[in-house]
Amino acid sequence: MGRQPCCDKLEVKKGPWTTEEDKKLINFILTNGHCCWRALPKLAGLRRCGKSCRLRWTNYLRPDLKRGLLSHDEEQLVIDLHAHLGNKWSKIASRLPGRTDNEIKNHWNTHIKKKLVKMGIDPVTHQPLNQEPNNTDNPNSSSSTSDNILMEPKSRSPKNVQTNSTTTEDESSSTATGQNSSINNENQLLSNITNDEELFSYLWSDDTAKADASRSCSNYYGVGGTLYNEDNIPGARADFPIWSPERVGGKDLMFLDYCQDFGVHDFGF
DNA sequence: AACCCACGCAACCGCCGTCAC
DNA sequence: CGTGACGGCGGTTGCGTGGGT
Repeated sequence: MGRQPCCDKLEVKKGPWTTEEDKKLINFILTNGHCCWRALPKLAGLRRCGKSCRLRWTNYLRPDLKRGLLSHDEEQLVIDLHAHLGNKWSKIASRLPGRTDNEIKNHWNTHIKKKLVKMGIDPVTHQPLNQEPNNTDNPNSSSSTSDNILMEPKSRSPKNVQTNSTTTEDESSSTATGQNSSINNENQLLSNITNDEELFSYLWSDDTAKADASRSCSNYYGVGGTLYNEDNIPGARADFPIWSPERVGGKDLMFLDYCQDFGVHDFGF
């Protein structure tokens, strides 16, 4: 299309975000919302590209983000959705509250892909690796495959259970049980869906409401705040989900400090 | 202790779809 | 209808970190 760059590349800063920049961005969005990403950096006093701000916000700073590894349930859901949707990470992410497309994409590439290959399943076609796909023209015809994945004994093997028990440790202790139960509900719904038509009608039904609820900032103003670790770096290598007892209870002082930085009222407290 | 390497994740890049003019 | 602006998405990159030797 020959588009112009979204911003003056000479003027914008690149690379990792600093705490200061994060604060500016959060502060601005919490008080003004993100009316226009292109204009936001200037208004917020950031020397960043609007895209970069949007990415930083949606992938890292959004208060409703869950952090930490994906739970077993979430992973199963991702696999199942990927079998039907392919690399539509944003669609997949919209089914996992508090998870971002980037996060899921990364997790897929680094963990799930390997896991599936180990299990002898082609991560692209979701067919057994030693078997040619029956219908390559229609990747959506793999409902039985996704069932196979869900029923795959290996995925429930003690080894994997152990793996998942370590990965879900944080999740299971999380107070965000509402989110987990919603995922369980999703899984239950999905398991009740017997064909692709039903699945798609489910997936696309009320899509905008479901899909973008977590993305619309109006939904998370006042919901919570990004937590800072000991180094006061927001969410850096966060090991606990945002609202887990470990984080909320154990680091409440830091959280309050953080709230004070931005004004407690901004978070709806 | 020093080095190397593999891994994970945040961030960037470029393309696409949509909308306003 | 064509064009440009914008937001969003998916693929890719690069750096920090941790484990192994």
